[in-house]
Amino acid sequence: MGIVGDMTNEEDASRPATLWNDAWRGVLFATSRTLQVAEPELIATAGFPLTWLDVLAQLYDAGEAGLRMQELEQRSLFTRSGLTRLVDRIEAAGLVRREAVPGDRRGVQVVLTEEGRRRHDAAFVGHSKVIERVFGRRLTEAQLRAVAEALAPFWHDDEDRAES
Amino acid sequence: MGIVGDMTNEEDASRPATLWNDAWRGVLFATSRTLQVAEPELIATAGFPLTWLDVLAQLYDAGEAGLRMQELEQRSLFTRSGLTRLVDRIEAAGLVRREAVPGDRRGVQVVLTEEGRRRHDAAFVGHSKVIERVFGRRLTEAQLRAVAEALAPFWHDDEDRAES
DNA sequence: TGTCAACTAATGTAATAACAGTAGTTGCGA
DNA sequence: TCGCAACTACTGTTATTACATTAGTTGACA
Repeated sequence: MGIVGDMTNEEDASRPATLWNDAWRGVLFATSRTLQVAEPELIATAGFPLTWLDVLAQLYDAGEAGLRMQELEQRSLFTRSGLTRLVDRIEAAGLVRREAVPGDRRGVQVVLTEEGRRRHDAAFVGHSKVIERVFGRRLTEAQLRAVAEALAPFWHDDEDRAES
Repeated sequence: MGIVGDMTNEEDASRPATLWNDAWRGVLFATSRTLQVAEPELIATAGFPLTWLDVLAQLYDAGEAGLRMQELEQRSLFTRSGLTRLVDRIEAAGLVRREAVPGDRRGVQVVLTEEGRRRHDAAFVGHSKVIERVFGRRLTEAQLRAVAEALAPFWHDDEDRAES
């Protein structure tokens, strides 16, 4: 039942094992495997999926004023489209509220409700523990530091879409 | 005003900036940002999405015999459900073939067709270049090595669901 | 002002994913 | 061999996502 069972030691011509390939594979697997455990647990304990926590967390970080739909869309990690209806659902659950934007009648400001803040806090704490257990504890402190440092650039890019 | 307002301006009480948190955040962002670029490019050049490449790659690695549906489901990174119909679509496109399993009439063996292998190879090469450009080149060699080494455990686990 | 392109969010529709339930098969033990 | 639980994949249905289009708003400029 080997997993990668037949790990042929010969190099596959069409699959060069480059350094960046191994790194990417690691990142991808780490994300996938971790979320496979974390998402069901989030749903079980918080009652909503990661897409909701993503939105709630962005709004939490944004503070009082909340965010415009487009800002929310740009910042969110899990939702690339269908934000309107996602916010619809979260709003229907009472965790979020749409408010008019004073100077611009096109826009909407999405804001956390009190209930939303409470549910966010609880969910965030629980989710963090799961992440720590499933992801954090599998790495040494030095490894965590190295990964955090190496991948930091990816969450500082909001404007650089220019890659070669 | 709230919470953020009258808190210490540095550390947010409900968001401790732990080491593993930063590492996880990096991994998550790296995956998200990279795929946001890579998936549309894959569709544009190969004509199919990442879920297809995921399946094709697993079958490629599996070799001649192909894989049972369940093996495929366990190994795939992007598909957690709906594999039956995903394979339906890929099969309808002629990239994959379902074969009977000799000893077990319940099972199905999914195998790459010749066309499937060609399309896989082309897609894989193109996709790799994108990954290199968007992900690989943003890290130094030492960083790539550190990330690859630290996260390697995640793609060696198929049986350890036992986390604490 | 009047016109128009850009902007902002929502809507209609089709594709896909998630979840529960089903049909047929297998292997074990009475 | 019969009954039954486990197994394997599929189907029915609902929820969600993706993609294209639409409605209304804004700002610039003739």
